[in-house]
Amino acid sequence: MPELPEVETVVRSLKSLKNKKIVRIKYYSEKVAYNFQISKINKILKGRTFKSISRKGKYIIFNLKEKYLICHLRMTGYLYLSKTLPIKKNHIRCIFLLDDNQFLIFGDIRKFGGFYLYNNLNELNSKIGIDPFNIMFTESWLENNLSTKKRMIKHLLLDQKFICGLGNIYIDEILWKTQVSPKTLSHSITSSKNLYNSILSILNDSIKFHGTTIMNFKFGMGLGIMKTKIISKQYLI
DNA sequence: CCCGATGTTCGATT
DNA sequence: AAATCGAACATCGG
Repeated sequence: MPELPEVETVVRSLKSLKNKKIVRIKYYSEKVAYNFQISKINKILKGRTFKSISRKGKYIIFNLKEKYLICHLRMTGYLYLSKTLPIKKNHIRCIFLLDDNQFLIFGDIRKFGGFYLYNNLNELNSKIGIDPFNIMFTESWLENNLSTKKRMIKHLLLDQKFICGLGNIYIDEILWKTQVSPKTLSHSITSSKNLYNSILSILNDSIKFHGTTIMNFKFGMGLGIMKTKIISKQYLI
């Protein structure tokens, strides 16, 4: 479900985690840990304080002083803060108890989402490409990097190692707005300036609408604004 | 009831 | 280098 605007919305809704301390963590699924043993999570994270909450592409980054906890929502993951425990917990995968008695709750219907644990951001940074909101992402960056590749533009934009954060829905919107066919080969695109502007304007507009896509996207306790965007299905693959 | 599709990513294979 | 496929999993709709 979530692409960059949804993930950005989640990150903003979690900003109040800053300076909160982890009391303990309870997990309900072994699968929530991608690159470490979930049984060690308390030993590693208990007592740590959230220094900052940010994101790169679709990855949510919790800076926990010397440790980075990275969350990816994949298709159906969700993450929210709550003063109470969920009533139905069949999709709940992991709960963090915080020192202000709030809970950080991670749920995921399809169990694709989960957490990475790193000592620094080197691995994440080498795994994925530039974020569209990075200061280095410019018109000329895009023009140069399109010209050196010979791939269908939709597939290229889908590639997180190229630009991170874009997915099926927003790429469709972006290409429609630019009036570029998704099958256009990247090196033959003459309107890279327009494409660049479309990427940023679609993402910015979508973040303003709380990152709502085709489906109703919920955030917080599910009480968030839910709108349905009109999308250009012509380009969906 | 069964089959196919669903916003993501990864790895193997051509 | 680029494209294709299948897998991870659960749910929903035709």
